[in-house]
Amino acid sequence: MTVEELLSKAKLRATHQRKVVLSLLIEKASPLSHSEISSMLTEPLDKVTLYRTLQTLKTYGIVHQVQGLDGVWRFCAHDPESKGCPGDHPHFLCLHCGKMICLTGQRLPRVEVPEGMTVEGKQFVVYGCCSECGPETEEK
Amino acid sequence: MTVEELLSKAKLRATHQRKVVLSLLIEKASPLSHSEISSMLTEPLDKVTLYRTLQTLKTYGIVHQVQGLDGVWRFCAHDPESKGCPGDHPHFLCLHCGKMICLTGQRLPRVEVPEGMTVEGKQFVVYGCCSECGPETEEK
DNA sequence: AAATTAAACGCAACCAGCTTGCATTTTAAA
DNA sequence: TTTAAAATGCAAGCTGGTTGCGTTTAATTT
Repeated sequence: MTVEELLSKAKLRATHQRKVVLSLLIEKASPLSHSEISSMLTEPLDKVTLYRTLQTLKTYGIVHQVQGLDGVWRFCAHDPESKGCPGDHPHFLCLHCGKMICLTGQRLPRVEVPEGMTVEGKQFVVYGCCSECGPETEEK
Repeated sequence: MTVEELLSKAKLRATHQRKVVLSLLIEKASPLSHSEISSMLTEPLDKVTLYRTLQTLKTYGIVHQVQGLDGVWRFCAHDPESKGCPGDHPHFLCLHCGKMICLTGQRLPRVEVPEGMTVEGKQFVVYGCCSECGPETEEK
């Protein structure tokens, strides 16, 4: 499905900025932060627009978001054809290079909460050192 | 175990500020953010000192930390006698009042990561609406 | 194709969380 | 009591993220 189709299917205007951002997210296929996206774009994009664009894409279910241990949100486009809750998998965060990877294929476990509490969502971040950084580069 | 014993056991100086902060964390027994701690203290405490105090307590295994969906870290003292990985349980975050609760009694599941990656830790946040806020107060 | 209008964009300003550097104070041991 | 290391507190600064508002743009209507 093209970027234009994805946007029109969500009844969103296919603006230039949205197409650029969404294309990048689909191409990279791993959760990217605002700053990572900004630095990857060839043309400058206002940061407020980027925040709002990602927020919109999330609201319409085109991307899902997770945050790293740095508290920074990362956004990832997901296959609109695949069923199940978008982003319903653990995410791995490399503490050294900051890269995040979707651990698709594993579902988030069910959690029991005390009486009266309602669960709207969950987020599972596994952190450590990725294969590129390697355990030997680990400082401290 | 008293606050003084906890600190001396970790070979940490039992300063006034540390005793005050740690006492509060033990008393409240639920994960508190910097701002929550600040507002609960009767005497003013420099924010940098508070950050460093919590960091130190974490490093020495006296408290564990989790972050909410706001990216804000919350700190919780845990029973030093209990065995197992400190903080090795899911945390519930109320999106309405911001309160966080340790879901002790449930262990974090094992996660498979691709070859070459090493896991140093994990964090599981379940969010929704707590019993005090109630589903009916849910806005939006 | 031109006009229209609601949606989206971009700019300035702002806020919260968190960190760094450094001088001052305090703790605990000599 | 002295002393040296450790901890505190202050100023300043950084990043991520938000709000308000005037301008531009996309998509629809004429």
